[in-house]
Amino acid sequence: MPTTSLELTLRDLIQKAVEEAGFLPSGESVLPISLEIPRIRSHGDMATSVAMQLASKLRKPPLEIAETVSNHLRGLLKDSPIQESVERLETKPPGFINLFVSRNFLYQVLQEVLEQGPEYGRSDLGKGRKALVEFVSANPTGPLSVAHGRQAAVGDALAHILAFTGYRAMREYYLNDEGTQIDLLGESVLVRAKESLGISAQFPENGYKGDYIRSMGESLAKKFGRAVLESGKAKEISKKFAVGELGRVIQGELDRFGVKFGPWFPQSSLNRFGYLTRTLGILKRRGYLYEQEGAWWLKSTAFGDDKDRVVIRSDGRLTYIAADIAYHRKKFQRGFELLVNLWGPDHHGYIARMRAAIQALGFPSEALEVKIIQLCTLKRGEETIPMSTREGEFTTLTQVMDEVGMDAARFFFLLRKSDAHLEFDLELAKKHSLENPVYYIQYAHARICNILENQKKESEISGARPDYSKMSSPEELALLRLLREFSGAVEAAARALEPFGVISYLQGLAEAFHRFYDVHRVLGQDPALSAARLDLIRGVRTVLATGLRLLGVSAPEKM
RNA sequence: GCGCUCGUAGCUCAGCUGGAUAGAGCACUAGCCUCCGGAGCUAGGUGUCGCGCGUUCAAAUCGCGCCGAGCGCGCCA
Repeated sequence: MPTTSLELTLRDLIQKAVEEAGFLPSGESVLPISLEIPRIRSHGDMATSVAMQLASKLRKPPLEIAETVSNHLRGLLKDSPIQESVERLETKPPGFINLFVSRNFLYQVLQEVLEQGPEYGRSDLGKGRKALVEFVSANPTGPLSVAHGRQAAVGDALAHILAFTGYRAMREYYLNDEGTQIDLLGESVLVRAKESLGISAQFPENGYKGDYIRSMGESLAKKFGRAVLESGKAKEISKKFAVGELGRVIQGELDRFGVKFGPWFPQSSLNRFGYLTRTLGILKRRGYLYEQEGAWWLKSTAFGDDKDRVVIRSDGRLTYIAADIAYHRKKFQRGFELLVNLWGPDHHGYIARMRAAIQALGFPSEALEVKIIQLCTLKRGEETIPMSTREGEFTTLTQVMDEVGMDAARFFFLLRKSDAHLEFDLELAKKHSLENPVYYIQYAHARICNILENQKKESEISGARPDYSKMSSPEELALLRLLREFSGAVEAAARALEPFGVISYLQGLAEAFHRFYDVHRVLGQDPALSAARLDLIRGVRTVLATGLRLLGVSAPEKM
């Protein structure tokens, strides 16, 4: 039987044991059974605290309850399909029941890893629901910054993780190709173009500076020439040109970073066929849009927002949120049941109104999960690199990638929970040494590949039948246990929408491997044992590779 | 003023939906290659978990208040 169902069956049996003992509180038919992996190994592979939860209701000492429940559980286990998997139970004060899995069970886990290969660890958490991860979505007004880099790393990893846990996950980039900022961009480029032709022009206030604007202006001038740029269509042309150019630049940067979006979703497309207008019409009909002081407001306070929000300005122009509301309606209509949005910290005030808008449209707002991706500070050793988005002096994602490489860049962006500030040390990321966590994990993978390479020369071992029962050292069992926990770790990451969990799992697995490697020789005197250990490290390699794949980091065979 | 996030070892951070003795890495010290890659391993010790009150059999974890840090609060996006 598949090892993944062990927990389910156990929960079931514990519930039955409680019933048999007559401990089920009256009026309750189902008890939430806690079943966790204890922090301390000597407390077993799994533990439940039901006895303590029942203690106060039953007015009995928890340890006594634990004894009785575990006696019943022992009996139930004897006739169950998992009797081979659970080796023993123990009760410990203040009232825990600890379960120890058998070695045979762990060997079975290894078998599964080898059989399923890259598919091992996949789960059905999402039950095939469609999930959309929308991230980066940077205004096309310049190259991607380091902050976007972090969003890209997190978003891409999340999409991988969701896909691996049973969601049909898609990545989407919402292209903000109209609105005030884009007008400003167009004007800025146009002025630079004119300047390059010797036409004097007033640079807009708060316009976009930076060398890339100037060089875009020059190519705009070359492409269209004086006559066009002095015509009435100039602004529109310049805007289109700039958005197109910068869109390509951003796309190129994301490609280099290994992030593959589906087709981008341009904001401008929402205006076609009156979709946006219809969406506002729906809000109006449902009574969540009202007119005041010449503007139209979304009654977002009806759903917990601080204040109502303007959707149509008094001059008739739409605000940004109008388009965004329509965009999110579109997401639902496209069949997505989980909407994950990755936003910068400056957007968190925006969450409440988006949620409100979704509810106002009649969609379930729980479907929306907004992750705020905190900014990061770039450091070079002790020195902090100042970042100003003004003056085009900021460090770009491309610069970081050029300096530390893609693997290190992606890994470091994921190294902290995404809602916490991140210190990105360029020096450390470049180091090919023990302090660098990327190499620690990749090195484990490369080491295994190396052993497997060497093994080919030893025909005696290649032909041997593996005898798993010879693997009984703490180091070997630790690795097997970790292999078992992989799926749970990925599921937890999916639930929390937090790739960080996968990283810490991989660090643990790599550490356990290095430790094992140091104590035991894989290619040794005993062919049956060597063959078993080869299987073990193959399993470890598989899981390391899968985990790294989920993070978008490569698993090199040689370093 | 209101809202969000955060406060854990000297530093950077883990600690899953409350659980049993609060953990890693860095830094510091001392060791480990006749042997599959030493980019590795082992051993050393530190904590008012910001403060207080509450909920609970059990609180770093949940609730409230306070202190401190960061960010947001436009008919900008």
